[in-house]
Amino acid sequence: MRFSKDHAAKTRARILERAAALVRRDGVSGMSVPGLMREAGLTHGGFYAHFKSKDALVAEAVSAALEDTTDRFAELAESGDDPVGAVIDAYVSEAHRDHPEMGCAVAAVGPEAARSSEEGAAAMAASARGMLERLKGPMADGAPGLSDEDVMALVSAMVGAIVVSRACRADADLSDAVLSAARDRLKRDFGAPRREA
Amino acid sequence: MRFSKDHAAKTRARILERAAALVRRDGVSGMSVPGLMREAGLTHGGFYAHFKSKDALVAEAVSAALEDTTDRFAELAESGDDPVGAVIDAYVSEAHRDHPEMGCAVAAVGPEAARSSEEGAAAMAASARGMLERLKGPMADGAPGLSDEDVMALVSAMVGAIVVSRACRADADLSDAVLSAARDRLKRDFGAPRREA
DNA sequence: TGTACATCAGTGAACGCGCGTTCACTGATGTAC
DNA sequence: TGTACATCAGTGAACGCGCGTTCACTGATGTAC
Repeated sequence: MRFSKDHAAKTRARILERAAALVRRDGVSGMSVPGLMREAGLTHGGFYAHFKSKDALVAEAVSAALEDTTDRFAELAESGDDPVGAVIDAYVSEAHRDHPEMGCAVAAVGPEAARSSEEGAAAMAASARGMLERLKGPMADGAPGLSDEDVMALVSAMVGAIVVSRACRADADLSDAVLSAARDRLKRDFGAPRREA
Repeated sequence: MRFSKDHAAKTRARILERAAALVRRDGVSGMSVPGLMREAGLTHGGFYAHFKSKDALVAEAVSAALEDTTDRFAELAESGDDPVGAVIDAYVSEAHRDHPEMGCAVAAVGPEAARSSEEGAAAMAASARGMLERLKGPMADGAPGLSDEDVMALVSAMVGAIVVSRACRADADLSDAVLSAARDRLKRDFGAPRREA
């Protein structure tokens, strides 16, 4: 079956989109090529018409996932008058903790991707840099005095809050407590001063 | 071959010790039973004389690793007069980033352990709670005013610094920058005020 | 416009591999008499 | 004290399984004449 001009591109995009969700939900080793292709409504053999290898797909999926996350948070930072608070509320949230498949790839597969393939590690690093670069501007605009270093410290602290709250998810009370403690403290330390001046 | 009374216990401890290192270095899926037993100087068949399953071993190894880390940091917090600063310097360090096999298991396998087996997730949660409970006291002693919530926020921020710095390790400059930015900022926000009062 | 052919996304059987786990066996030591 | 036996940590072949990857094939569509 040969299809219309953009059919191949659409299929590839569909596989990549499913992969970006699956890799965050199940991890790098938890996502199999046959399982992914089944979710995309195809058989496993066709995979290699679109991607060189599973490693290459993982690298692309992680990049795509992180780009998506970056876009969402950059938009959030650009929209309101308290970009830092808005980003903290959205990132350090129960919803984010409970839906890794739509969340930040660094928190979901950072450790695993860093030690998997070289291409996976490279993609992760490049995307992380892209995210930090992209967030600097909008966040500093809404919170004058916020340096590049501050943004790195804030982002890594937010990532940690999700990682730790997921790590102790079997202990729901603790998981919730970690999340709200981190959220409160980050808003206090990084947030715009309450408008009363 | 039957051995002296405590031989079995010693072998079990040796396997567990190697597993605690391997699981942090290679991840849950990256550590195989045959590989582990080879590292322990045994053949793979003997594994099941000591552990019920790989999942059970992983749960025990993660617990052992986290208990070890907790001990090290609790000691550190109890020894000096700036426990918070000492803990931050030791945890948010290049040495920690570069040696996951001896480091914190939450940063190394938190996401993966949380989604692996139920016993792995439970062990991780219990150990994380143990770590937080154990650190509260000594840290609050050296830094009056540090609440339980502050300790949770600090610990999760430290975990995030290691996770992010490892995630972008392919970009050495960025990795170093994240680490030092997080370290500086955490010491500023959580550290004991410089002695000048 | 109608026909022959080339294309190539997708199929599904097959590959070699390493995994977690089981099991019949070994043999040095501890124990019973 | 000396001998027969039970114990059980450790061995290594074997199991079924799912993985990543390859490959000969299919067949609807685009293209050439």
